[in-house]
Amino acid sequence: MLTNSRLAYQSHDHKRCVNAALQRAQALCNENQARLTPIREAVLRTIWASHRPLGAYDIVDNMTLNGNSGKRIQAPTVYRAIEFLLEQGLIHRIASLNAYIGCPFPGKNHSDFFLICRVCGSAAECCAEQLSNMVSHTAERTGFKVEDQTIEIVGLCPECQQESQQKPNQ
Amino acid sequence: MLTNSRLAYQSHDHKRCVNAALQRAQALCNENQARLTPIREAVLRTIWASHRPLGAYDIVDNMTLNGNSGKRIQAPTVYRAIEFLLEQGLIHRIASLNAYIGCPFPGKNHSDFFLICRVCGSAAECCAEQLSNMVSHTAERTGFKVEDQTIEIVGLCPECQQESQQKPNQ
DNA sequence: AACCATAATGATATAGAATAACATTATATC
DNA sequence: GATATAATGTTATTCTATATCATTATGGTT
Repeated sequence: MLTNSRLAYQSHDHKRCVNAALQRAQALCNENQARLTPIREAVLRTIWASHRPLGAYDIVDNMTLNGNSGKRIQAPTVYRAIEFLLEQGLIHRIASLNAYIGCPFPGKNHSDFFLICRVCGSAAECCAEQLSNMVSHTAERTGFKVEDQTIEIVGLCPECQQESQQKPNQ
Repeated sequence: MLTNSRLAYQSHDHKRCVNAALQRAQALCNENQARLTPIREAVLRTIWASHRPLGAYDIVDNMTLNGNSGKRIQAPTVYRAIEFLLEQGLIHRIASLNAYIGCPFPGKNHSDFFLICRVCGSAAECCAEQLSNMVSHTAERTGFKVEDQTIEIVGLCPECQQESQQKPNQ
């Protein structure tokens, strides 16, 4: 099973993650003759910089604060970049959160699922072909033709399980 | 596998479905000492009357048109009823559509998935324990503790597959 | 280099989904 | 019947997403 769950939960040098992701993105866009413009790259960087899914307006806020000399970026601009990044498979939308997160293994054709921690808000992406095959197979037993899967799982990540055991009354 | 997929796609005497659902709802609420008030019942009936998921404001519109002597029901009222019906397990929320649909087998403790037709908009509910077990098991292999599953599958229902074969150029 | 079609962004307004806050009315229990 | 609690009415607001049209940038062609 392909997953970024360890990285999602445990502290690490996240800047390297982000830079690696941006390099992969650049490479992929070159392959596909798609233009990773400064704005699109900035949106992707902002999404990656957070270890949890960001709403579109969170992205607006973060970009206004960090970059761009105080000049406020508008919602449509961000949504356009999001649309592009979704098309390129560089980010995913988490429907149950109205939020967006970077894809740790773009390019590969994957139907994946997300483990969303109710406490810390982290979202790990997992790619279990066996599981998505079973989903498709189960659906198709009713005669349904599967085109897209949304699988979002809410619960407790390993870290937050430990914490809730250490301080049970909080 | 427990599913209402046949009913979801094929034409049938839907009024009987609705009435049966409302009776089950009434029985369940009695059991749980929950109050299925007229408004809540009307919202449930409105949701059931549609064979496809309804947005909250669709419910508002339908209720204003059909019932209540033209007196417009307000959004918060509907959302409160929705909240109640979700708590009682009488309806489900489809996150990817921001819409609500009646549960065909309430009371039973089920983690289920939805087959949403991209063309006709129908949504069938399926309850495959084998599948949800596999989802949980797969998630827990990463140390994640599952509490809730959202599985929404988009594609073509059997009826719409047939139609698209009969008129391929449309 | 100048031109042009197309793509991307800026700017403003608005649609759509959901909730906050407070007033009022209904219900159940004593 | 009085009272606490639950449910609903009312108004405003927040959050998410898109429509529309003007402007600017980009890449290919001559």
